[in-house]
Amino acid sequence: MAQSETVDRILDAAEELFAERGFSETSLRMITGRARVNLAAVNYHFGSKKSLIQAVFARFLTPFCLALEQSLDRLEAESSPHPPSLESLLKVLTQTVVAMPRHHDRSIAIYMRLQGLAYTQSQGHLREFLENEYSRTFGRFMGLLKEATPQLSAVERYWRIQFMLGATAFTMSSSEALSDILKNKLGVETAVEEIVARLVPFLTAGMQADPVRG
Amino acid sequence: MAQSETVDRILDAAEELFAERGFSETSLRMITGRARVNLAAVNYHFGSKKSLIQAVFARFLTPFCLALEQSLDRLEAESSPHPPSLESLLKVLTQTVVAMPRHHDRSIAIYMRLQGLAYTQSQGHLREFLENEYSRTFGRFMGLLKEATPQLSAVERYWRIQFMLGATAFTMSSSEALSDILKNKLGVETAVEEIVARLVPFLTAGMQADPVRG
DNA sequence: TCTGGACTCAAACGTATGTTTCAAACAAAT
DNA sequence: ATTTGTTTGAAACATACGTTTGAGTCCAGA
Repeated sequence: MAQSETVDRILDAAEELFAERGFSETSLRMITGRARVNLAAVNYHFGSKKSLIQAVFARFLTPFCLALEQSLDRLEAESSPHPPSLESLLKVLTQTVVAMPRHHDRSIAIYMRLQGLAYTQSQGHLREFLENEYSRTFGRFMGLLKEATPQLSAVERYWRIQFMLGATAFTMSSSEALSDILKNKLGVETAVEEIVARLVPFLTAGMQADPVRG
Repeated sequence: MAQSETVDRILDAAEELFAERGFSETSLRMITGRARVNLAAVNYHFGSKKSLIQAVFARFLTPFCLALEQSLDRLEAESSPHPPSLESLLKVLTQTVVAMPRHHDRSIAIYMRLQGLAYTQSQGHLREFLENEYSRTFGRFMGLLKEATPQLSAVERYWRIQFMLGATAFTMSSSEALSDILKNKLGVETAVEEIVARLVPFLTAGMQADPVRG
């Protein structure tokens, strides 16, 4: 099952179509059509549509989590003995995203959108899969986030993390469409790198706002 | 087509099911099953599934926009001759949401989740419908937002509004699930009112962060 | 050259979907 | 009581979906 040309073609097509249209709205026939492979190839190589969805995520999430772990190692070493600051954590996260090797120009936007869809579309099996596979890296980052915001109560921190997650996932999941709108309105081109550069100060300020209660 | 018992039952069931499962993942048979009406009733009363989706939105968005317009009238009158502040705008928005008449306890959470889904699920007809019907109120609010943040460049403001929208839509669209998680973890109950109370300072601080460039 | 496993292909299968049909039931007005 | 227009009901329709099948192709190793 290693590196078949067909497998990659399916993954490429599925990645794009899932990002464009969502999971349920994308049929295997659309995928195999764009990939120019036979319909049965999906079930032959992946077993089912659910497994294909998971495989799409695994292909970019596994190397990403590895890279993030290394980035966090470096950051923790640098700032030792103090815990990393909130801003440095967010910067490391976004830079690790941006630094990921990409198949083509739109790769980052696609990954971001997929990540957003993972939270929004109610695909129970996906949640479970991501939880099982990537909870360790995720948990490590959350722990560091906690150390970086000691002034927040656990409840306040919980909700603010959701706010951050929402702002990021939502914006990134529509980054291409939003960039196009902005171009039509003001004639300005925007790269993903610039969006995340604008995102970090926004999130940092939000996290450091005065809490509503102790 | 006015106020048939059947029509309301369908709208109630559709509202809940769409919020729980999304649009494509909810079949007309599920809806008519929960509403205990005949399958054909949907197409008879609404014409199509698409129109039903739009009707669900219209039922809560039309009175909401009316209420928001009035709230904005009041706010503008109060703060005249100065434009309303950013925080007052956000507060008015959230309070208008919270003050909406509700069919039952979960109504707000359901409306919020539907609003989030409207942005996330790729239902082209929905976007078009919302644009046609509610762009005036939406545009008015955006204009006031602009007056309230004169220090931001048009580009910076554009992106930060997207960040706000994302944090709100994302959090609200999963508010019930997130509240449940928090209850399991820390044993704390959370009402929608409390979430938006925490949201406003976060967004205000984010909007007022120092821009990355002039 | 032969063999066997990996892969591709066209076709079909079973099921679920949105929609349509048309007769029956109902309500209100004549 | 009869008629008229509206609403319901069970059934069927056409289509699209994920999946399976089985014959065919390819190619490395014996």
